[in-house]
Amino acid sequence: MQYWLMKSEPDEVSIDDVMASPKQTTVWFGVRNYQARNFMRDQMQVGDGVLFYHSSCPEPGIAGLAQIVSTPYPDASQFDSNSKYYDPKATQETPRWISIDVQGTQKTRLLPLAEMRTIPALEDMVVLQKGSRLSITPVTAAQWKAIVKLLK
DNA sequence: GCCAACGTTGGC
DNA sequence: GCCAACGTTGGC
Repeated sequence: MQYWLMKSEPDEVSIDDVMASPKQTTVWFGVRNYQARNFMRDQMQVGDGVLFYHSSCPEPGIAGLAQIVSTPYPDASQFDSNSKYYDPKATQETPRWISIDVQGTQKTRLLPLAEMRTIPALEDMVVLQKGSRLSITPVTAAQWKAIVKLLK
């Protein structure tokens, strides 16, 4: 059991979108970074906890809690020449990118990035490190616990 | 829109 | 395999 922070642009998929989906479940697609992909492929397990983070928006921060509800499978958008996520080098035989299903468990108050930076228990969070851009980053159990407490 | 930081590409 | 050039991310 591990914990993750996953970034989504609310213009694309917000926590409200996830909670409004059937079974509150959404397909996580479009990851085009190898490190993030490898986390999905090699480490994520069904049941892992997810901090749902809104990025590239007026108020970036954690907007909800979620969990991983599938094992990895090929990301369909890599094969779709009409998709902005199309990857001409990917083939059905040797897919390069993967998806995973994420189920929203709770929309929370927004925990803004600016507030996260003021909390000593969170100072080592990967997402808060200078230059950190990864869309999927690991979260420790202690960090998860501290955040859940803040969101109550 | 700016720009720092990081990732990827491709010539050599 | 190096590294310059370019592209992307994402907060501000």
